[in-house]
Amino acid sequence: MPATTTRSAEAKIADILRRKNLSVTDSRKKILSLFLQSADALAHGDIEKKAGEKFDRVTVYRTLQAFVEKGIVHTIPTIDNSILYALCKDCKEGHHHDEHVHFVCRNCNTTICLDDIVSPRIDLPSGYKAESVQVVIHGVCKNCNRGFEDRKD
Amino acid sequence: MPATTTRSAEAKIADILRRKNLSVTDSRKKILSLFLQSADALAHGDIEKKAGEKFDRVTVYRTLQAFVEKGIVHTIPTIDNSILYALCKDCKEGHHHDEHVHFVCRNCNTTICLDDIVSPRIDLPSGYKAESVQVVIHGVCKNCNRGFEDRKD
DNA sequence: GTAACTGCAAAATATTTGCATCCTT
DNA sequence: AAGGATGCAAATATTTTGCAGTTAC
Repeated sequence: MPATTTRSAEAKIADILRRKNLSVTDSRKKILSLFLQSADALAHGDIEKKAGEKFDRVTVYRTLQAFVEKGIVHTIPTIDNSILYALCKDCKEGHHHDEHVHFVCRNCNTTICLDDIVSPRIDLPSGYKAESVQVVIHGVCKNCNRGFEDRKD
Repeated sequence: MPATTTRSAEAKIADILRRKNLSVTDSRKKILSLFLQSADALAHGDIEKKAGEKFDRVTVYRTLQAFVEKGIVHTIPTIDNSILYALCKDCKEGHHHDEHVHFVCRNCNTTICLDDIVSPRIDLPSGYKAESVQVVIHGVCKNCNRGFEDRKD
């Protein structure tokens, strides 16, 4: 049992699931804990790997789908056509509010949510009505910017 | 010869291809003309359909790939994990500059490049270095807004 | 004529669906 | 006990690759 999953973390996870009307199952607990432990967004493949071959691929698909529908995670579109998933801060079922900026590091290739940087207002040509603004910034992240010395992981 | 492809359009198309060091073939001419005629971004599937079953699916993949590499079109990531392609305004080979805003209409479901609306500068937490900013705005477009005035979901 | 492009077939991936079984409530 | 979730198998869908024939230059 990993030290990173304490008793209270377990309780918190179950609580999140119950609040979203999802039954508390092994796969959901495990996958949700991966998100809670991860600083950056995860792809379907990351989750399969990190879950340690423990769950069927189909279960991962269905779990992620349920999480998105219930507003537990949101998706981030990427330039290479992979979908990334990250925890929502405060989304309701079927009603996402993820108007924050996403940052993709070209060095370590991680994507993170900058929850505190909200999307800017942008003036559009007359006639257009904006309802949500997604921003994805590519660059070099905080960690990688230190001296740019190779890797750390 | 379709009325929409005039002699000068043909010449323009061939010219674009030659300038990018691509040989001028039927599929490339056809697919490039679709982009030149289209106001909005196209998905792989749209291109297959609009090209009228004339080209092999594989050729469409390879043509789009060549266009992206040569800086003729750029990709737009979408929330549903489909890739859209749209003409570049001024990209060099291997060096895209598509710092403009993309607009997705939730009514007619088209995506367009707002070439004149450049991405805003966004203040990031210290340590982060931005190199490019992608903005995708969802809402209702100019055309669809006529007659949609009072709605708000 | 040569190099590059295309179409076909097939392989490799990715995603979805049906259903019997197992688990949560 | 009942309804939902899971795992397996299989059906679809998507993308890539190899190669022989064709076309652009």
